[in-house]
Amino acid sequence: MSLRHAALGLLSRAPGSGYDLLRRFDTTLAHVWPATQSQLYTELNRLAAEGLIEVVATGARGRKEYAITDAGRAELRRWVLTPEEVPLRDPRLLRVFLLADVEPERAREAFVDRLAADRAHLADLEAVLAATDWDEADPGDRYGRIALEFGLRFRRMEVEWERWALERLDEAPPPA
Amino acid sequence: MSLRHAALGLLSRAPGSGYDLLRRFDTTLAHVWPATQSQLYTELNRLAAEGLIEVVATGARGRKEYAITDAGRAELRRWVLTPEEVPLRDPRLLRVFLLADVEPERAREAFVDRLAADRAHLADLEAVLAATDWDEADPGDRYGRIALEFGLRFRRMEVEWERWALERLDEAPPPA
DNA sequence: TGTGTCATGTAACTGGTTACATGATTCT
DNA sequence: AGAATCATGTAACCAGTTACATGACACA
Repeated sequence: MSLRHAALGLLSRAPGSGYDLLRRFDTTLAHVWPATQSQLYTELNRLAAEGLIEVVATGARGRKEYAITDAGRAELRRWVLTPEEVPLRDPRLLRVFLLADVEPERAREAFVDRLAADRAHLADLEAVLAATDWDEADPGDRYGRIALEFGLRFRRMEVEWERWALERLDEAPPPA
Repeated sequence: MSLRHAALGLLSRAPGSGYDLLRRFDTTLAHVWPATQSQLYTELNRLAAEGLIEVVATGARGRKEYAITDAGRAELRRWVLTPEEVPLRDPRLLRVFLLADVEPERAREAFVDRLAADRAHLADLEAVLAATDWDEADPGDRYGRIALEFGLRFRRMEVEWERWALERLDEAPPPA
């Protein structure tokens, strides 16, 4: 149940319709918590039913503008401050584990491919970093920058790890 | 659909019953791809229905021993070598993003707590590294070691990142 | 007039979790 | 006899995805 808190978070900065929020998801939260249209609309209705948000205005084409309520703010705060154990379940890591089942050369190629893909991801994030005008006084930017740093370090770590793995595979080839 | 491939992977090393596999999941794949009992049994039946595995023996208490088939091996191979884009969706990262909604002191505390938790995770993995007797000649160990290295580097990266974030939060406190 | 964008919703499906349920065998 | 373990399954639920469906409004 994270989408609901992402939505609450966006609404805590400014009210908006489902449609607005979708675009905000795409711009600000795209790399952190992507949302689908269908899921967002259902969740907004649920949140409204539970009183965590409310319709503050209606406009053309059935537009409903939502705002966060006090109950919503309390729930957001509660969730943000509640630590959570996350099992770190990455299908790509499972793939590595199962590389034992293919020929060493193919396994090596798999790492080479991943390395290229992750370098591209890293470049994307670096572009985001460079393109954004960070305002330290704005808490949104402040923590956004920290979240981005996580992404940057994660991708760098991946790239380094893949290089390490390739070296390891090369220097001690498995017995033929 | 990763559990199915994890199961295929385990069966490709040795045949076994659902019950056997469950224990193998807990020991070898616990940190990579945890499985629940209920899911595994349903998946084994599905895999058998599709001919990717087959019952090779039945024993006491309704025990069914499965083995991977050629079709199963082909499917495993296909999946392992198919690269996949993974959106890296971590609820903890979303939490960071939403820290903008709580007081700076509380946000700082959240990082301190995470730092402690991640240091503990790192210690766990280091214990696994030390406790295992790695046999480079065994492909399972070979790639298992590489997967573990990912976990180690990931946790180290997290710890470093949290220290970086704390410094950043301290050196440039937000305007009161 | 017709295309693009604004705007909301529902249905079917997938992968996963929790809880419930049953019973055979082994060991003390 | 009773507890622990072996062994399998089902049902209800949750979060998320893809696809389908509808219609109002704005602008060229």
